[in-house]
Amino acid sequence: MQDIQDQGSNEQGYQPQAVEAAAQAYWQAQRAYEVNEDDPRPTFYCLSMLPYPSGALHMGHVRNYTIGDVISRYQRMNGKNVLQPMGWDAFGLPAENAAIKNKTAPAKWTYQNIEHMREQLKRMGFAYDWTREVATCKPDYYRWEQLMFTRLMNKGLAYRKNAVVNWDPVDQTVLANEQVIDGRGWRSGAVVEKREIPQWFLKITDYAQDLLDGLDTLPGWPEAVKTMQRNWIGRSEGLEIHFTVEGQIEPLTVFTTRPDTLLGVSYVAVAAEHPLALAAAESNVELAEFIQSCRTGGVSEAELETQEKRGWYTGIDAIHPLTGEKVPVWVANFVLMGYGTGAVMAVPGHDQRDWEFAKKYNLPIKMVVVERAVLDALEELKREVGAGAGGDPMQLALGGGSTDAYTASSALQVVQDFVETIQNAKAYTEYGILVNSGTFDGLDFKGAFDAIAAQLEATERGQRRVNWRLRDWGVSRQRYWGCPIPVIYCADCGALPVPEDQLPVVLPEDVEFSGVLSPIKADPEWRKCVCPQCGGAAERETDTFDTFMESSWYYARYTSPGAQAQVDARANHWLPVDQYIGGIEHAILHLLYFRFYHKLMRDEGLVASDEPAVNLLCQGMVIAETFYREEANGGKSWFNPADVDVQRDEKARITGAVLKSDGQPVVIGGVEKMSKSKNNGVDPQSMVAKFGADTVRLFSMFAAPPEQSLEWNEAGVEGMSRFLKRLWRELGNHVAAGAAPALEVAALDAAQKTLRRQTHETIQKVGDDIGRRQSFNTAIAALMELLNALTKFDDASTQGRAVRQEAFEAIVLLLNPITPHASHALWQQLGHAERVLEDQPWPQPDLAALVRDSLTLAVQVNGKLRATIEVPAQMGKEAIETLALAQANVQTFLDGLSVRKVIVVPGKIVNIVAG
RNA sequence: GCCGGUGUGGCGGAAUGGUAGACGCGGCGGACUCAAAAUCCGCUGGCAGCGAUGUCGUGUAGGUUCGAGUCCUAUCACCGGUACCA
Repeated sequence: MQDIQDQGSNEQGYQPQAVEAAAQAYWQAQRAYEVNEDDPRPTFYCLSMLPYPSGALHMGHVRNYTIGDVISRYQRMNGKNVLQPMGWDAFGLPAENAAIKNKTAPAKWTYQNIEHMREQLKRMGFAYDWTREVATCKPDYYRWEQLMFTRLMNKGLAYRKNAVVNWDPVDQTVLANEQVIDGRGWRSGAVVEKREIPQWFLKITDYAQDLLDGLDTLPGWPEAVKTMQRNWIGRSEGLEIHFTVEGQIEPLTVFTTRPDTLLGVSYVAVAAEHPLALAAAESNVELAEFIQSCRTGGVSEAELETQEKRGWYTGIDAIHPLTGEKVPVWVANFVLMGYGTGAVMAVPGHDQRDWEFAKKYNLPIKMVVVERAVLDALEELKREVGAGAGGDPMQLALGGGSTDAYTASSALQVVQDFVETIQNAKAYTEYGILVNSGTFDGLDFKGAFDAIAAQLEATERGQRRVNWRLRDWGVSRQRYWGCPIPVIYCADCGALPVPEDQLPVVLPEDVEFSGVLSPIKADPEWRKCVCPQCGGAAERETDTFDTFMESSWYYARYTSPGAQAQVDARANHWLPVDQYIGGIEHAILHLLYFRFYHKLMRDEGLVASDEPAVNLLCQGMVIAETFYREEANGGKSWFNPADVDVQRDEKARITGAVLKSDGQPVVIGGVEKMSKSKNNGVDPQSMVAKFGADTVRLFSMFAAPPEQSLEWNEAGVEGMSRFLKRLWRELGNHVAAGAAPALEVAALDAAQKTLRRQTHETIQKVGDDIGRRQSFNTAIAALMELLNALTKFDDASTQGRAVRQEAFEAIVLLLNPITPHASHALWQQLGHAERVLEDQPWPQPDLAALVRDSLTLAVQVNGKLRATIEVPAQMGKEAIETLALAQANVQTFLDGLSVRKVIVVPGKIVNIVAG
């Protein structure tokens, strides 16, 4: 490492290691980024999603936290009291996997990772207030989440019910969806089964409307995220309809959003676990076998929805609530017990899935909704023959009856085509007009909905209901490395919350872990306790919480370090979060639980706001090229991009790649998300050691817009390093010429005015790009352009040096959020005292310097560019038109045509429309 | 399957309905050097042309508009999520 004493001088060129060490030492000595609630400035809470301590920082972290740091430093330069905290999402499955592999306790592994990653974050120079750090696996964190859970139990918002999980019959353990590969357990290879076990749930469905409405109050969230959340919550208005079942007292209840198609029902389908199916299976061996076959495979939605649709007739019939006709009840593997009522009515004519099922099992397809044109055609046919005479056209529509009586061939064709489509091609799923529905014929969707609802409600065979796609949040995990669920089971008193004075229920950290059974489940002593109600012997819950529980409220804990409650009054000083930043992969689950938990805390009186975060930025992934060789056994071995040389042809197209170590070719596998499995991860630490943190920060902000994926490219990083070196050198040359004189705006010549205009245009653009558009890559490009202009600006006069000083000061301040260490050093070189640069005001453009004398306009003929003209800025429309028409090339293209219209867009374009 | 997103030179990307390719990388040519590295200067979408310039060009096929990478319809490919990875 360079001598830190040298960092202030320019003679040795840019020495990032020394510059960064010196800046970080200064910030630490100044406690520059610790914040408090007494500060009079308006608050700005900038939050990045906390990392899982997986072992080492990866480029996704670097990108996420650089974006957050840029926004934080920018806001502070704009006069805000900026809170930017950091912590660790420390519970989770990977610690258990590492424990099995390395034979270390999950706690020890996790704490070591945190120590290492904290140092890596510090080396990046992020402006965190480390005094507020949290690790979610610490009892002083999770005790408050346990307390909240016991209060939710008392409120009835936490409850216990059976739910289906992936069961590995060999390892005798529950598997995460991620651990099910092609329907088999990842370790045992056994075919996975569905199994129902009792689990704890939070009633997020009670907050469904609140969560849906809240989205409309968040203009600062990406539309894509709000749309995905709306669809996920999935509010639908429909009817609950009761079908009576022969020989049963309890009716079979279904929910439908299409009651208008009720007369088209040709069967009812129930889940394999439905009580009706299980009862029928007792006396039906084949049905029992079918139900058993539905138990294989995992429980993930993607797997369930893409598997082959299969069914079996139960032998039971239900009674149609309007017609009284018998409707067969089928068991179908695509109906899920956990969703809605576990039963659906099937209308093959008007639902595509039902249609395919009906085709497969030869069930009738009835047509009860038609489009307007078909209805018109039917009426035309009816008029032609007179009602009742020559056959009913509706019979025709249903596929029966004779066509002999009709001569209106076009109308006949329309009806027959429609019928043919529904019977043999696909379901008609649009809203339309009812036919073949008795007294409801002729009604549209809304009319039919209301009329059928009214009739069913009057006869108590159904009622209107709002249904949600959203399901209650299952928070139980059968794992060790998580927050213990604070529940006590007493044989006499049932499930009881652990009393507040007995919290926290502490997870033992010093354990042996084999991977199959959780240590707290294996330990017969840990679970023993006393019933808080009757004082008798009782047992603790040994399941732990879903780790989304911890990450749902950490942002609130940062506001209240040390509080002897989940949060204290400081929470409302900072909340809601002004800017939240994290990966798009969290668009639904984390961000929905995060919003839900905030509302739970609001209703406990802990926070005053309705939503946890005002603005959200979802960053894209970090990706890199992959390289591999086929192994003899058919597998692939992957090589890190750092160990591969890429070969190009004379046009710079990639032609191949070889391994550096042996010079032999490797296969180029395409650009993919950085991952361990593809060995295409680039280690941030080695990049920082090679180029410095500022260069890594600069590249990660420059290479792509924040919300898009970012391809790592070391040549691109070198380009960023070149830019900083060039800035360092050019600024050094400027400073070496002596202190800059005062700027006299009135005394500037044309070239000086132009450079000054470019400086202020850059100030305006960078401020807009960082502050409003969050378009960091274009902000950096603008700064590069200004440095390019500055390099070409060859003027040693007094005012030339003054204009140059102004430009360098602007670059250094505008760059400060992105490359704070370099800016820290360069600011001093420009003749200023050392200080925390975020306390220097953000540059503002001098509007007078932005005024141009002349403008360049594009001239088009019929939308195609034919000339450009240079015009005085104040030139009128007519004069511009005349000048544009006078251009030689414009005249060439107008030859033989007459001008019809001339469109002049001031400052931009002239389009001559001719024909 | 369903929901959301993306698609522009050799590559990353820019263009907020108004000159497509800013900025960077890579490449080519030159300067400096004994030489190389570093650095600096110039050129760099395809095709035709000495050039001026013309012409084609933003996944594909249509459409709206004086004008479309941008808006609309359809379609293809890829990426993210899909409730127990975080």
